[in-house]
Amino acid sequence: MTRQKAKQLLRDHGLRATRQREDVYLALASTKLHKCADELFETVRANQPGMSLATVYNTLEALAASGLCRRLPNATGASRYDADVSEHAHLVTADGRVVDVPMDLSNQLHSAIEPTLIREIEKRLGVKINGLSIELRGADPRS
Amino acid sequence: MTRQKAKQLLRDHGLRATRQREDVYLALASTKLHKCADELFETVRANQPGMSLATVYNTLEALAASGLCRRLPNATGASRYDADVSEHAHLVTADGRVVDVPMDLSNQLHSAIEPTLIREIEKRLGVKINGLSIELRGADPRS
DNA sequence: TTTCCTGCAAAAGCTTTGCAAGTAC
DNA sequence: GTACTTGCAAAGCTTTTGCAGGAAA
Repeated sequence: MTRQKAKQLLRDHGLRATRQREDVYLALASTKLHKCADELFETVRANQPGMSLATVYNTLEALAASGLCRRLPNATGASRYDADVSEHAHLVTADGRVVDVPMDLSNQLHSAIEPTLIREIEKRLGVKINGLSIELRGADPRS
Repeated sequence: MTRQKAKQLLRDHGLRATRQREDVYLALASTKLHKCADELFETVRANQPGMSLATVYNTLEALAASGLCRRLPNATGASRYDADVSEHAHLVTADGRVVDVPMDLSNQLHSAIEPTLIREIEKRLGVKINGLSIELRGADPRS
């Protein structure tokens, strides 16, 4: 992911392309860890000492609202963010970490859910389903 | 749900049965809304003016740890709790409410996931899967 | 040049914790 | 009687907000 590409993505999603937003998005897109706002803040601040944590939060909210990232709710502690907005399953470990389920397994999980079932749910509940998250709760064998 | 039954459940799960814990569990078990700690606090306090919010939090943590309730992580605002610990799907609306997917549909969603697939994930990731949550993200048509 | 964004600090909201008194077992 | 729980207040952590200055379009 280049800065140029990030700038383009921001604009394509209707956001102003500021250096700060590019920085946050680059930091988010360049890791597979699901970092929280504070961790992203530290990452960006290493290169841009002027960065503000409030700006990280504001940016993440803008990114999520425009569909450029997902906010993963976390039962314990701070929310975590993911630049991969495709549907994929997460594993939440006993100690609160969130890790991706490998793509092939994740795809198997998602493709097990029939679109016709989703449509039936939409009809029954009267809502448009925008997305579906599958979250596995796991206990690490050593814990 | 009677108080006697609540007392029994608490003991069966290795917890001391205090009036406060019974109150919180009764409040949680008697609603299908997924209330947050503060809402449960208000509910209990209506009858037990001495109740403390800290005790509600402590109790919910104890209940969740012992398997008597689930803590539902919430992207925006406070965590919500559910006395129904069976696997069932949730729908998160655009405005942050969490509602149950009707049981038959929820069961269809869960039964779509093959146990063999779960076992393969356990093998590949080296973890024991304790549970699986399916969360639908929905946009209410009127919003 | 207009509108939106940033940075700072302060506030707000959610949750946990220390401790003395009280309660379950 | 012992160990755990409660209630209160205070602290801790995460997130949002007000506002003046600055940058994007």
